[in-house]
Amino acid sequence: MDSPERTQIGTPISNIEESPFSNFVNSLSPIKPTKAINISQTFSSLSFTSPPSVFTSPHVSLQKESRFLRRHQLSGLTKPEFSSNDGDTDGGNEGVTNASQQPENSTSQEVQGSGLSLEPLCDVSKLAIELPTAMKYECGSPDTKKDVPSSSETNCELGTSGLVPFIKEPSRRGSFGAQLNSQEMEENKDGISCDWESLISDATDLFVFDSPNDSESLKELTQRTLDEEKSFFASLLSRFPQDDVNNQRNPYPPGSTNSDDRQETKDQFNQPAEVNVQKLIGLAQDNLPSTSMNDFFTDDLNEKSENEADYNFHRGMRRRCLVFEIPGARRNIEDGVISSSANSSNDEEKIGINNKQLLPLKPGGDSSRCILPGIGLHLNALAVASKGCRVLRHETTPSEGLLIVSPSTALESLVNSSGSTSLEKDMGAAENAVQVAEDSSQPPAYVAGDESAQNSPKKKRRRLENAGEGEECKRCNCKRSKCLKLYCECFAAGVYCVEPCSCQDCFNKPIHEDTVLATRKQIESRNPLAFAPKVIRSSDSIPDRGDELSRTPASARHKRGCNCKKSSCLKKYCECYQAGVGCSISCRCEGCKNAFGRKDGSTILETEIEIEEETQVSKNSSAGKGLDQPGIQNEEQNSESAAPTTPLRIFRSSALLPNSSKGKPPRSSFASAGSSSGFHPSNAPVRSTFLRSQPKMEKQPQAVSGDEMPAVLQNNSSPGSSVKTLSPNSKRVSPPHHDNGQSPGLRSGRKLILQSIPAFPSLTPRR
DNA sequence: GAGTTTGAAACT
DNA sequence: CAGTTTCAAACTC
Repeated sequence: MDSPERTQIGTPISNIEESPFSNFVNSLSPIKPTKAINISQTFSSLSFTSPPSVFTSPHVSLQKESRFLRRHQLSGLTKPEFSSNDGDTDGGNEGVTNASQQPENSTSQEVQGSGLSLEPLCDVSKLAIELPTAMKYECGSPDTKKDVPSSSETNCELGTSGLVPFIKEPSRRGSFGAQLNSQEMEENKDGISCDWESLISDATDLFVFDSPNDSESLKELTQRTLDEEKSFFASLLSRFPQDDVNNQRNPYPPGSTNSDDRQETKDQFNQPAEVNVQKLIGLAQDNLPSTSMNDFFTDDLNEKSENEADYNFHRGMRRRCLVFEIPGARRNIEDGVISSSANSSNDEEKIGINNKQLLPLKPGGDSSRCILPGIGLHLNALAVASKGCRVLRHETTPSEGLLIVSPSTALESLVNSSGSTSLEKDMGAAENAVQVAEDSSQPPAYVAGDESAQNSPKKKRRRLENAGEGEECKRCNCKRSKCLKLYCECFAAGVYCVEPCSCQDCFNKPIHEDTVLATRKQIESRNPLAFAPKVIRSSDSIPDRGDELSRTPASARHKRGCNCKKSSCLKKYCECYQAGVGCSISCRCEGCKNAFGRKDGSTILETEIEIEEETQVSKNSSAGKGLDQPGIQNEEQNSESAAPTTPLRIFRSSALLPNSSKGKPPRSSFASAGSSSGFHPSNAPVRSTFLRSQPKMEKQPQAVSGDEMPAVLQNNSSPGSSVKTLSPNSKRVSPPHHDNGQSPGLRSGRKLILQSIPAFPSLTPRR
């Protein structure tokens, strides 16, 4: 979880620090001397911030304990400076140490994540954005969920969208009990606050709220009787246009084909919700102080609506986190409150639980549904960058350049997703995309038991393909690797194997968290970037920029580069092709004919591409696989859009391409991509860029420079230098054969390379 | 559905 | 770092 990624992150960050961007950030950084930082805020931040972040997933449960420590420290510190230290403390576990090592930037992020300096964030739009994203990520983590101050999370999100909501929340917090604590905390940094936190943590553990909203809902529940709640929700529903709700919140459109799981979730929602709520309430009452939970809720519906968006976002986070986190969360739930439903697998159980919890909060059962069933898959999809769905996201992280160094995909994904100014929207879009995919593909899968080999892998694949975009989830068919090696798509994506997988002797399950984590660490120790997104897309991810997204695809390039010899980069064997990106200098392929962009940098004209595609398609079609390209891309896009994925994958986060737009990403993207627009998303707001940048460490510097930070990169040779020598893939990065002599220097920052290299831009089909 | 091909991942 | 082996996906029949 924590460790490998963070550690990795640290190094890259250091590089970044020097960059103008880093300087800028530092200037802005909330971390500054802090001003007593709004206590209330700090409090909230403390409460919800779980530094561990997404990746930590598996350990989450463990982290809980650490949380207390963290919180205390944080509260006590109330100093922004603690950042590095905090990170350490936060890490609690291994991750902590790593976190401490992280470069300033990372620390700042973490701190932000902790929510310590909320105001500063607000001050700096960019920072605010980033922070929120970080916050979100954390929120996504089970731990964060647990944290009472969920409101703070919402705040963060809000902060991204606008300062106003953000400000409001503090008040809420105060109402929440933060008031009590906030002041006291300031005065008695540790004293009461600690108690409060402990209470919260305990309560949270029991309740395990996925989203802050959930926690809120629980709170409300505690105070309100079920009947009242019903009426309340009904009122809420009536107030909120369902459409809006669905769009934003519901990953699964009501109309969408609902998998059995979804239905289950719905059912849970509808009926069980009450029961669950009651249970929860009872627990909450017992455990939670009769705080003014209502206050959170009581806030204007408008705020709620905003929160909803946030909520959606959180959900996305959840999904991402789910992979690793889930286990912990589940445990919490099981232990604390709800006895797992008999049937569902662990994941499913969680989901169900979550849904239940969620239900009360958001009347629309949709949201709940979506989340739960999909979670694992979503994460997978997001995380998965490498393949279909996966790839897109990972790559998308054009912004990688961003601070996030951590290899963990999840973080990256998160960052990416968050990147856009309208994080919520992004999330929503992503979710939607995911949902769609799920709708098409998942239903069958989820229904099935976990690893059940219900379908032969091929069938599954075909389904996915048929579904078109649909593959959100990764499904593996591992037989010997036990799904603990990168051979396993699920594992590589940072996702647990799910039902649809037909793997054998699978250890990539929540049950084996320890094993999975240990294995991950090992792999990461070997290759920090092992779980990083394979493909980087310069711009994208943000739905807002649909235009750009469509444009950018061409710009995207495979980080590592492929090593194809026989496939001419025209088949899925080629990672680049599979990801729907052109080959780059880093590729060592022979006879590259990648329709998305050739290694030599020569971009194929649309006509050429089309021709090739057609030929391929014809071939494929003959084989019945014609869909590959489009399908893949689509899938990828979806996945990307959906979510960055799992802890690791999370990074993959935001999908660049508009989910729906997918069509044939390659071409369209190509065509649409037109000139280098993708690379230099002037359009994209800086924020978005920063946020987006999530790809993992590797990319970060590069991505930043390339996409959004181009100026910086350009200006600073440093970034390139700073850039990792290793290819993200860690694969042997032999200097590009064909490519210009640029080789070594360029490699470090691929994005830079891309920009610098005429070839890629040139790739943009049209000029 | 079985078998082959392919290239990444893992190993030496 | 290079070469080999292992692995699972992609592909073909």
